[in-house]
Amino acid sequence: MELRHLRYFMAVAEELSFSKAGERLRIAQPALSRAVGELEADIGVQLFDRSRRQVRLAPAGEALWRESGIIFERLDDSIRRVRETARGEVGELRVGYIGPPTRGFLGALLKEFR
Amino acid sequence: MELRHLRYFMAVAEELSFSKAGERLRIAQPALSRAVGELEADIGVQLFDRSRRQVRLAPAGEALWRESGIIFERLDDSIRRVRETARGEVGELRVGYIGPPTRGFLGALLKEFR
DNA sequence: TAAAAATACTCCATAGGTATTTTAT
DNA sequence: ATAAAATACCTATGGAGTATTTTTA
Repeated sequence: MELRHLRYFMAVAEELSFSKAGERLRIAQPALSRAVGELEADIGVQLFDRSRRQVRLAPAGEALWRESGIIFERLDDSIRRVRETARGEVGELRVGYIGPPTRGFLGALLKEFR
Repeated sequence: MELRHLRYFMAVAEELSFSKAGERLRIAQPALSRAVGELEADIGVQLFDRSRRQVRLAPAGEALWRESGIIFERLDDSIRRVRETARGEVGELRVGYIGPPTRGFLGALLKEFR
């Protein structure tokens, strides 16, 4: 499974139409049908109910839609954190000191980081 | 970005070696170098410190390793939930009733689900 | 009958492999 | 001098497009 599959699935779940979702994603409808089919095969679950003419979410599909939303949110958050870490906005600061004479200096320094 | 990138990155982060990670993943070392490079370009961050001979995690790399672990755990969990939903172990049960005569029956039925 | 999804096939982008070069100890 | 990563180049898998068929309202 790849994020591609989840992104495509979410678009179809939201549009409730493979064609509409295809337009939104700027890819052709058959590519979507296949990607969603792969996802269903991979998880081993039916995500959509195609018995009727209109596309409807199967219970497992509703569940995956909720879960996917959470996963992508979490992913965005993670990337944000990683970028902040790279910029040095988040990270670890290790401070050592070598006895009483430096305590005054450390105290002053730590106040700067309040 | 695809899950592939995160899976590959995690292997390198854990082995601290592109060659070793390649063996573990059963793919050649250059493919890994490229995949990790793509990931770094995509996020716009340096994940490894290659200035020394040994491969070391950059601060952003450590952060991504933690985050990726959480994401994959969450993903496993999600798939589990989706499968359970498909099996009907989790889901929604809607019950309607048509007046006083059925109340005794519903009461008995609901007790079954305690 | 008309719309939308599924299927069949074709093509091409890119993931991955092999060979080689670069780098740091 | 050597071991490991980066780079260059090539191959082939599979992702995506077009054409067509199937389905159901």
